[in-house]
Amino acid sequence: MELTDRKKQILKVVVESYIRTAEPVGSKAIAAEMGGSVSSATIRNELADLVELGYLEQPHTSAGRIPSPKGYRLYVNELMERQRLSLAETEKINQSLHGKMEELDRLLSQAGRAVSSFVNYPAYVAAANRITQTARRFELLPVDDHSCIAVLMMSGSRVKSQLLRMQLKVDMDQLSMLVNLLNTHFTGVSVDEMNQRLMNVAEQIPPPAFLLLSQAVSYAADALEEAGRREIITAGTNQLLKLPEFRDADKAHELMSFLSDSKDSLPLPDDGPMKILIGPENVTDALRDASVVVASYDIGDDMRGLIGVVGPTRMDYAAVTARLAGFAEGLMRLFGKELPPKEEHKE
Amino acid sequence: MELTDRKKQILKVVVESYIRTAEPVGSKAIAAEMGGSVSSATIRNELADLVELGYLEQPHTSAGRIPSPKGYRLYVNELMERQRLSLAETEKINQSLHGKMEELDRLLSQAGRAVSSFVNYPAYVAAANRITQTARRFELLPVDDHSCIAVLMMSGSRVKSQLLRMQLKVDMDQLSMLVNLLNTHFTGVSVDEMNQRLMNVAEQIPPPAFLLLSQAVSYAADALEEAGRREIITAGTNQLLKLPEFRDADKAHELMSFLSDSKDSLPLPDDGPMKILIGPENVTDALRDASVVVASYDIGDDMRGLIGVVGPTRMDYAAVTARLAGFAEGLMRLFGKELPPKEEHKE
DNA sequence: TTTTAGCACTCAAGGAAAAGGAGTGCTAAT
DNA sequence: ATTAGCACTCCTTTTCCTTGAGTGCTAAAA
Repeated sequence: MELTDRKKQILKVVVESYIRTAEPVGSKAIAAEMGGSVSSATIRNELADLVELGYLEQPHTSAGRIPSPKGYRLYVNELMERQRLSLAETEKINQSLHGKMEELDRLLSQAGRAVSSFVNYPAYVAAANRITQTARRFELLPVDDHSCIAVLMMSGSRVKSQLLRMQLKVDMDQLSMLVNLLNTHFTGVSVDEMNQRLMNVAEQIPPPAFLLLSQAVSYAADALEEAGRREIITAGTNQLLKLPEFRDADKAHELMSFLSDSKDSLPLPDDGPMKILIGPENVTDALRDASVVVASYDIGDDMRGLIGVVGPTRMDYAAVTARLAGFAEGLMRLFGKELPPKEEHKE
Repeated sequence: MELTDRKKQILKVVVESYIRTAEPVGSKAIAAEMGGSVSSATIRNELADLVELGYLEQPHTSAGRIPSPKGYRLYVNELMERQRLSLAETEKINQSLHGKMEELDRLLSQAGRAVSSFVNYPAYVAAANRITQTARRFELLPVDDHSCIAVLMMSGSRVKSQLLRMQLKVDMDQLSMLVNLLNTHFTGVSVDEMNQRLMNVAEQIPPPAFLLLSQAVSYAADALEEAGRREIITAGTNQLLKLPEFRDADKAHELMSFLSDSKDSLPLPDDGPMKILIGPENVTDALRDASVVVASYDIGDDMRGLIGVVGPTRMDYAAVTARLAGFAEGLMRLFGKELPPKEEHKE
């Protein structure tokens, strides 16, 4: 049997109506939607074919049709009209990203909330490095006799600092010696290598200074590891409760717990800029009845972030993909501004 | 009519049974619970009195009784036996706080998650300053010709840093001059005063340096303001869905949205170390059918945090208060360790 | 005066049966 | 190939009934 153009058109109507109403779609409604050019009986024949071809399903004999995952797949691949965001909405997206971006973490969680509120589904966001982070530069600033601030600059213009307590007094000379040591021997290398080198210099340094050194190194190791870890932030999980398919508290609870606890297994985009996973295409059990749309955005310094949306299989793919693309673009512009195209002179 | 001891005892049984089962409690069950010393008929008489006194309510004529807010109030004030945590549990609480405390934010969100999972209700956490934050010390570290790192140390041992981009080259001499200026004129004063002083020195400094100075000051102002703001973190909102009173998606949605959006109006503890708000005692509409238990913990440097739990009116007050107290104590010990009792020498 | 047994009464919850209705599949006509 | 017509299916909603836990009251017992 052929998948004629009319069949595709009917499929499109079914998908879009079901996305809107969450109710099975009947032949009469389809006929009306298509402008009365054909009768409902004709539609019925076509519908039977579409079921046989596997694009539609029938909850029960006397109900309308709903799209199967295969139907959604065809929809997003061929039938869906790519929405263009209005200028006003693009503007709003960028505004929502602009409020005080301060730290990366805060920016991301804000982005997550913004996405979620734009698309009315839960969203998740992460930034991750493709290469292992290394320290780029150290600094130790004396505060008083018993404490100093360690400043660590990592690749990707990320800076972190922390107060270190010292049991024993360390004088200025020793301090600048340590900074020198840190910058010559502990930059640009892996965490393992750092610990290795720490062992090597153990005997050549007076104990009070060594204690401080090892504090600084272990702080750096922690910070680097944390920066390299892919921390995923979720937002707007409660949006689920507005959807009829999650009015059942158990279903909602399952997915929401998954989103707030084991978010590690959320899909990542692999190749292209955007990835859509429909229902059973998800490997994770909790997502088998859900769909995920995830976009990636490149930011300088070998870092790549991701931003995704989770919803029911009948999610509004056209709207979500358009907005997600808008956000990814906005984030890239934002980071692009922070890291101008010309590369660092040094190094 | 008198509130006899027996009436109180009955009230206690009703509250505790209802907390356990979420079902109205009948006279027969109460009689059984009380060891058969009195008959169900006697209990029925007493129950009628308790209803008249306003401590109990009847969902409908032929149902058992449930506690009214007034009943819960009497329970938490007089009847509730203060639970003592087992050593094992105290240990677990402290362990849950000990994993890499890194930054304050991260610690708090971890504490929130931990509390929530201990008590099986949603939790919220915040740290806030009672006095306005001021800058304690500045540092500017050159990175290359076009950027430097600004390090800001605030009261409360909080340190923040950020990379600043410079349009124009600023040499080392100017940089150390700026650091000096910042530390002499912009420490220990309010944000407003800082902006004021920035204006005052505008003409005495060469433009490229002034640009950097104003960047640094505005960064400090942002950081201080953010540190002073009371940011509230919620965790475990999905716990709600396990409770029978929130199986209705609309109810759950209302409270969950409130918890994730407008958390500003969550109750704060005012005087004592712990505060309990039962049902209509809450002013916020979304909390009228819920109860809140909130504890505060003091941390050094005029800062005080709060940690709270939100649940149904039939929440397990005894369990929650005990665990909340455990967490508050754990947090105080944690911060107490970071800030030793002896005060700073300088300043 | 307090407690208890006994009993009629109430009312929500649960279930079966009936009514209603949206939608289908098939047939025969166009 | 399309369409009107119609019987049929089966979910949904409504209605009605039953069930049973629990009450309130009364009258007897302690």
